[in-house]
Amino acid sequence: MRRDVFQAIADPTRRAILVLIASQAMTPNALADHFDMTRQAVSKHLRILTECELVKPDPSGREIYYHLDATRMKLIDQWLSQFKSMWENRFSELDNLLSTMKSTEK
Amino acid sequence: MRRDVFQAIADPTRRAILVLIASQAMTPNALADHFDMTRQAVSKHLRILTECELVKPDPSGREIYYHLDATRMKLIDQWLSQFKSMWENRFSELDNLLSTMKSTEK
DNA sequence: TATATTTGCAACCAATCGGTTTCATAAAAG
DNA sequence: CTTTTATGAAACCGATTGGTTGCAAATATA
Repeated sequence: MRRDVFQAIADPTRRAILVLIASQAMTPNALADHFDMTRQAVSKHLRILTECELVKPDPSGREIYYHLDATRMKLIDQWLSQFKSMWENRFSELDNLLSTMKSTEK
Repeated sequence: MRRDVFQAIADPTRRAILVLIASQAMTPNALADHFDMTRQAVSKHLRILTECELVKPDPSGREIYYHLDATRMKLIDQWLSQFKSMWENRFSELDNLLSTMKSTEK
């Protein structure tokens, strides 16, 4: 079972779930209304998100509200940060142009 | 064929490739030396990275140097940015504590 | 208490993934 | 010209993925 954050956000449904519960916690049933799949399929996504701690269950009676815990997203942000200078500096487009010119040389 | 950036960086080998070529362009053979898999397996990863434009081929004679193009990483950064406030503000840990206390109430 | 609702879990299934081996092609070197 | 080197593409394979259906358990409601 690979349960890392990068694999978790690879699936578009899981990304949509994270966006949905970012504004307010939701139950699996409520979430499932937003997708063209069964409640159980959404539940499986919630399990994966819970296992890698992007989401936390919040039981209330027989309902379970899932809320976002963005802490683990730091990991992605940190990994991404090592490349940030490559797209943030205003020369990056020039760099690309130059390397394209170089590679299309005879 | 799902070829989006999120799926591309989900694989640890592909993330390692991106880090390796970030400092300097490399050929598939040179890259394969860093992994415990065949040259062809690395080549398949390079194909995926090329298709979603995280990497660009740079032919030179019979060799092909692959270099990083970080432009597409903006997409991940942008998606991530909508959650950034949730882990950056100094109250987020208190928020988590409070919601944990609430959920463990009788 | 009997019934309905909310949920998680297990079994199953087709498609995709990440690796392999084999082969063809193009460029460099002898 | 022949051989070696660098590469991509194709066929294949087992494991994983993302969905399904069916079921059991716990809570709420009549």
